[in-house]
Amino acid sequence: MSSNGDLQFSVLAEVFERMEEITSRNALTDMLIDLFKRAPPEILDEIVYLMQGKLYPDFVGVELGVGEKLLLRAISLASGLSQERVEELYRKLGDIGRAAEEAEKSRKQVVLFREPLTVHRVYTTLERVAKASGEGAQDSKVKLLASLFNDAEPLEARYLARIVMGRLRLGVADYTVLDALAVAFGGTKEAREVVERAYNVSSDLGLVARTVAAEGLEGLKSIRITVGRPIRPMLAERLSSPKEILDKMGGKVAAEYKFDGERMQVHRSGDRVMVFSRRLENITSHYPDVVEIARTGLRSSDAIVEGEGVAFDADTGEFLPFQELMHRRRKYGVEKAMEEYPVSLYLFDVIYADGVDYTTRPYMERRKKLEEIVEVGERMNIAPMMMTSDPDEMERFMMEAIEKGCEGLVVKDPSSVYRAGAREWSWIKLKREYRSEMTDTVDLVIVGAFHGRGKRAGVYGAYLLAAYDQGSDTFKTVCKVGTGFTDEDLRNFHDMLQQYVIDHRHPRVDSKMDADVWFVPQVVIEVLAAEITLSPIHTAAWGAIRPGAGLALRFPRYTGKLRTDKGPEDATTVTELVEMYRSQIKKIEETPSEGS
DNA sequence: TGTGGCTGCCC
DNA sequence: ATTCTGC
DNA sequence: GCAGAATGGGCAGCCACA
Repeated sequence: MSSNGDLQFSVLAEVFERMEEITSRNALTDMLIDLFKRAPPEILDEIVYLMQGKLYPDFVGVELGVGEKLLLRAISLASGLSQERVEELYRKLGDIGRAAEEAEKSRKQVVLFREPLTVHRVYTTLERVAKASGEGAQDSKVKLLASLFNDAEPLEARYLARIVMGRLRLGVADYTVLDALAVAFGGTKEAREVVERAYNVSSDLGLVARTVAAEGLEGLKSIRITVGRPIRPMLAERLSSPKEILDKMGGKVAAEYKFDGERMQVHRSGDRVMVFSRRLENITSHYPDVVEIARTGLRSSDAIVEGEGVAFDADTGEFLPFQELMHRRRKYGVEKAMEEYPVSLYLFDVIYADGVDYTTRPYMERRKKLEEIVEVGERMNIAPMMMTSDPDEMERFMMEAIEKGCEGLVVKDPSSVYRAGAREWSWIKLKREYRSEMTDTVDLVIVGAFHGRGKRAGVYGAYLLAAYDQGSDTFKTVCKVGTGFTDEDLRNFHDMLQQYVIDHRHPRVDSKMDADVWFVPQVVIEVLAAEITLSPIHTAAWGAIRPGAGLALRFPRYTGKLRTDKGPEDATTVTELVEMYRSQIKKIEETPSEGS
């Protein structure tokens, strides 16, 4: 069955296959344009959602609930290959789509009545997968997925699996889809801007596709900011010094404290308040206190404002670490968590207020409006800001922010409009850790590795790292690291480490984590991190700070320095990590308490 | 009823 | 979150 | 410089299973 308002899934798979050969974004866009024009408009939104690895926009809150493991089970069930065999294929190929494809090819018995897959069938079946819950849900999900693989040709299986994982890996994502939609259905030069605007405001790529295909640009223009519907957030670039930032922006800039909490987009319409996360999930039910703060602390009864929610200690007023705030992301026991980890709000922007769309207004005007509509109170605040054109002044302001428990600064171009994405360097993050002379690096021993996926197929994608414990003369894990390596590093490390590969975890390595490959502890590398956190899984300094917890690194990355000069026993020690952990705590404790 | 694996989403 | 890479 | 694709720690919720 085909045609009416549907598309053979094989057509999609063939387009994807051709796209996979290509790296030029222009060429990829052209192919997408062609696909969008050929596709029946009724399912254009489904194609777009599937390409994003979704069924609905994020704020709908419906998830597939299928990851790597369940998908492997489904591939195994459909192909008749054992779970182990499928996992082996995956390990070898580094791509679950290719594993599904090979599994499909190797299938012994030919399916007699194969019902060709269509896009709509894939979409609706995945909807059923998402809906399955309760007892037996995993089996149901696996069976539904297997029903698709059963009817899939090998090439279709490749992309089906990748869609389910949300990793199409074609070098095409939201912005390329927007480009293609603009050309396919907009035609004019202003089209791209209108299409992007509609996306930023609606946060729904499927809606944009559906609308532009059916009603053209005029249709898109009717998509406006609506209280209760999340806006795609503006993002920031990073630089490592005030001078670089000032060079980039020129003139006076606005520097704001950057809090270490959860970004919150707060929508208020009368008594009704909704809170959205950075990824536009509806998190209103997690934060009844924030709802109340917004209801009473905003002078505008019809507004969208944005800020950071930060947990604080009710007794001392000190900020709590991000880790503690995470206890608030819960469905049950919200009331108790609210008492234990109260949140205060530090607003930094206004997107909409009293019928006016502020996204097109310059930063300074938005800031002024924000100050007008916010009634600063015990738990309702505006992020501290200063205007400066002096790097030293900015530096002092950053140190002040850090002493108060913030991560650093976000520096903003005073004339810039609110635009989603990290565009045109109008917001720039400045964190202490970006400056090597301000942050300690650590030297850690490579004790294990994990097979790389996708473009890292064939080399290790990440390494398991450990610190040296003098007391027991063993190596205790602290983190994995998978970023900071150039492609060349990855190849070199992979080859160089072969001589140290062993069958099992080395007896001198203490790890709760199971690596794909274990090594004799020998190679030491330099790693940079934002801070040291308590860890339920890493074994370094286990129990030293808190029973049942070790220490781990937050945001670890390889600095590019291979410490050939160091033997494994010369690596950073567990004792040193404990000292580093304590000194960062001390820094927070020295902070004068929050000026209520 | 408790535990552990998996998943999704914060950073 | 951070980082690297092709265009 | 943009857009995309690799990769991190760790939390709660859900489901399977002992």
